[in-house]
Amino acid sequence: MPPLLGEFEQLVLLALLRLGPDSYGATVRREIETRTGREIAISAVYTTLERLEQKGLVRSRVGEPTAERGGRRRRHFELLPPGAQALKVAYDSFTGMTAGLERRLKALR
Amino acid sequence: MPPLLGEFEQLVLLALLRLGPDSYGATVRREIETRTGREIAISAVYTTLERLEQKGLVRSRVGEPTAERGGRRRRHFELLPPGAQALKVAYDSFTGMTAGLERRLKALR
DNA sequence: CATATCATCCACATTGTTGAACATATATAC
DNA sequence: GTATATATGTTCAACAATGTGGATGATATG
Repeated sequence: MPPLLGEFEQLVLLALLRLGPDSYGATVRREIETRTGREIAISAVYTTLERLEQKGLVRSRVGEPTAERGGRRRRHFELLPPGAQALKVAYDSFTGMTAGLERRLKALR
Repeated sequence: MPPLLGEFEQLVLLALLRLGPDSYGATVRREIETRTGREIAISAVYTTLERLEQKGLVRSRVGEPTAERGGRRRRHFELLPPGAQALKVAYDSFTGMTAGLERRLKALR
């Protein structure tokens, strides 16, 4: 059986959970870059979102044109219940593995 | 650039951090199974440890025969500084992504 | 030599990553 | 108005790295 969620998939779903209705390519990317300090390609975000949708963990809809400036229409993403469930499993696993090690982990250089 | 650490790699390194000198195939496996509640193949553990060693994040040494019962000698694994460093980065990333969402994550069904 | 423990191999599935191309909205010039 | 420039966003395709599991091999003691 494949992993419930890969490492990057987890980050993407966490971004969706936090962003809610504001989720689309650019915001998801920014969220991850800001919070992890690591630079990611925008196409990596789309690829992952696409796969998550195929697995039924996420749903997407194309939005209306915005009045800000030009550009293609956004594709918004929403975390579905199965996605939330998978995220919880991953979160609990990580939490279980790190329980009691928080101090040591933070102290690492 | 590849991910610093994959999902399973993180679990394995966390197991090493906790187990210390008691780390070898079976204990690492048990640690992960117990704390995540998910069943894993022993070969998955070895494959991952092998790759982590190639990356210089871990070191291994074969131990002496134990007096318990028969069996091949154990191969013990040790977390090296670069491994601890990588683990910290992964931990901080995850922590950053989940910061403030703990309540919601725990509440998920 | 029988059996219990452990480790290794190998082949394949799933995820991760990137560069380049494609699409579509508004702005601006004529 | 119509053409073209430009800003935003998304899609594609190819390849690299990780994740998995079944079968096989190695080595200790009873």
